[in-house]
Amino acid sequence: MSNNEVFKALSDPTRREILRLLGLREMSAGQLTEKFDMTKPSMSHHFAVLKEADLITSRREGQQIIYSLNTTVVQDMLTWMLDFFRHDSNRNNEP
Amino acid sequence: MSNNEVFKALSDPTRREILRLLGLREMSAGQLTEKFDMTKPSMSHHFAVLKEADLITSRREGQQIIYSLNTTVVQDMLTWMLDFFRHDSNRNNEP
DNA sequence: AACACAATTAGACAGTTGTCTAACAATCTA
DNA sequence: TAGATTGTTAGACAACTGTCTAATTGTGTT
Repeated sequence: MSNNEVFKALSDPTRREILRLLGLREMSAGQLTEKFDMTKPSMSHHFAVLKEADLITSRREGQQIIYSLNTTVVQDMLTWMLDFFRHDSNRNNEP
Repeated sequence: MSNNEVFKALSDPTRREILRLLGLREMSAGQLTEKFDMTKPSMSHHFAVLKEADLITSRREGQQIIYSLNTTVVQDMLTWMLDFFRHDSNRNNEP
């Protein structure tokens, strides 16, 4: 996972909504697609970007592909972000 | 500030580095530009995107424009993100 | 006023992105 | 095996993005 890929993945509203939904529960490609006004190939593209960034994982279950949030990477990213902006809260009393 | 503008702004590595530098101390456009292998107009464009997203503020001091991190908005964004991914840590024992 | 300095704006251009339709692949069931 | 279901891959295309050079704006200095 590269940081840049993660940020690129997060830069699209559709993909952020996919992540939000997967934060609630894992879902099949079809279930996710139902929630958006978009064709299946377009959604499939977004899944691929999120997978490339390692933000989600997938497994096949019969005819369906089940997507899940990659908890570890999401946590890592949040930690990284907090560290990145750590200086906000105290940049006046630290060297 | 729209969430989308913030994420778009964060999707570029140069802009993230600008934010990181401004997290350390406020700097003039020229000082920031020195840190990158890029022309002034290109940097100016990045400043504009960051300002549009309300992630930085600027003030004129003589001939120079001084840029600073917008602490409030950065904090808000981090809070929003943490809330967004809140379900990560406990999505197996919550409804 | 004339010039230098710091920075932005305007406009062009190649590369990337998000979306679509059409075609293909994998799995299940009759 | 044929057909239905679920999903991805291929390819096209308009819109957006990041970069550059050239021109412009605003400020200070002589």
